[in-house]
Amino acid sequence: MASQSKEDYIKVLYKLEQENKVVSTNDIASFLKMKASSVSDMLKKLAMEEYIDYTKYKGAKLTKKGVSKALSIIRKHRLWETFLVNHLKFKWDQVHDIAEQLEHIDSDQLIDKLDHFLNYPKSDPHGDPIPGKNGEIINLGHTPLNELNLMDNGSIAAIKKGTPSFLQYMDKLGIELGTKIKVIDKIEFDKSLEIKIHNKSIHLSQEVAQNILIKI
Amino acid sequence: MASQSKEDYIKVLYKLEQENKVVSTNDIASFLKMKASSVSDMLKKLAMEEYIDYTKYKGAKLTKKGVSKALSIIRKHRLWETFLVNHLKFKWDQVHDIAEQLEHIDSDQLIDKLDHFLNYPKSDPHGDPIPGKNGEIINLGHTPLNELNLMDNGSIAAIKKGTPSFLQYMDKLGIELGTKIKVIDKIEFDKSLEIKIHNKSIHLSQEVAQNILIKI
DNA sequence: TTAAATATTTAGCCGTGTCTAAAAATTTAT
DNA sequence: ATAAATTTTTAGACACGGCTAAATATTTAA
Ligand SMILES: [Mn+2]
Ligand SMILES: [Mn+2]
Ligand SMILES: [Mn+2]
Ligand SMILES: [Mn+2]
Repeated sequence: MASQSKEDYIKVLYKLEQENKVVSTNDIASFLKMKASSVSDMLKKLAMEEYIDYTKYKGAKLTKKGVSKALSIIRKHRLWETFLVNHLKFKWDQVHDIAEQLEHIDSDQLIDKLDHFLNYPKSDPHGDPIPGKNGEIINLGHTPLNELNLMDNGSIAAIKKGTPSFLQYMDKLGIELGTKIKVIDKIEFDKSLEIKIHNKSIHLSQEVAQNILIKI
Repeated sequence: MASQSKEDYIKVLYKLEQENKVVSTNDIASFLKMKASSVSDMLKKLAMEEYIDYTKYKGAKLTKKGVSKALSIIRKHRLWETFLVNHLKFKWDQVHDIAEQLEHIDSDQLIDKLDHFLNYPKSDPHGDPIPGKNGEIINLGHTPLNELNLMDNGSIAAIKKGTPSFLQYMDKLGIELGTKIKVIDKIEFDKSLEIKIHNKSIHLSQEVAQNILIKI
């Protein structure tokens, strides 16, 4: 199997590909807090093992094999997060680092049984979809809160930015998955907005609103 | 924290110390299937980090710090095994290798919560005691089956040798934790014995009987 | 008590995954 | 179209945790 380190690279490649088409050495380096030279070395190895297509100076892109590897790691990560929150009673802001370790445990049978134990969850505690055993991933068609129109209604479907501090801010605002919201004002000036939630009105910066995904 | 590799050495040191007083390089090497030279290198490092007392050519012995580290790894290993069997429905012969990986996950909070979730089990699926949070380990005072006297009664308390093939043999014999047994014959010649179990009489070699621990 | 056998350590090598510094390629600005 | 800035790769180093072969210490047997 791919080493823990390689698995982390593959996961980052996948994440960054969602945003761009092709991923640059520097992007990976800054995401992983490593030096570009280290990334460059590793890209060569990943290309050799056919996890990525890579042309020097031109960036990298996951192959079929790479995507499928990425999805299997993400699947494991999100299933473990679900276990940690639903059964061990962790808070949603506490599970990421632990799942970051657990995702590397190598046993298909373990994941099958964990999935069964959890009752085949479709999404994790942050609302992110859990890829299926064969890499099927459901696009849940959510909309970033800042893209809603005035007076639109919806419910919180997922939190995009999963850092502890962002999640803790969500807690403070009373935002959790399923919470109903309504857009009651959009401030043109700074793209911030006012929403009604739990019958109270709160103000959110664009930065924050972008990271809250809504089911309309 | 100590690397995965170092943790495995420490665990082996602990295990081998149960049998001998001081542990030799070769013992560790053959247990870990590594070369003595590699072990020799590692012992130097473990001594440097004060996990062991080590005098060249004289063997190694865990320090207080080393024992406490060993117990914490064993605690994790056995709690995870308990989870795998009791909740994920693994068989007792399937969990060792997975726990071998899980035992290295680094999070005190995780283990506390797992322990709570499992309802503070005292022993694992093989009957081995689970060390407490502070390293307390209960000696359950079990007797190897081969040391029982003729006509002694008892129940299966633990299986010492946890290899899949040995455990599968136990399954075939109908031996599980709690099963009642009675010694109905002891063969002087080869130290084998005949026991009554589930109302049937079966014959066990000394080698096998040694690895079955009994609560009288 | 010496010699042979065995156990252990040392020396030197290798793959992995990181780093720094320097070179080279690409992109951006003039 | 150059030159400057930026990005990326290469070169060379290092720590880790393995290995083989050779040296050395210890134990066992003559
Ligand atoms: Mn990870
Ligand atoms: Mn998540
Ligand atoms: Mn292990
Ligand atoms: Mn066990």
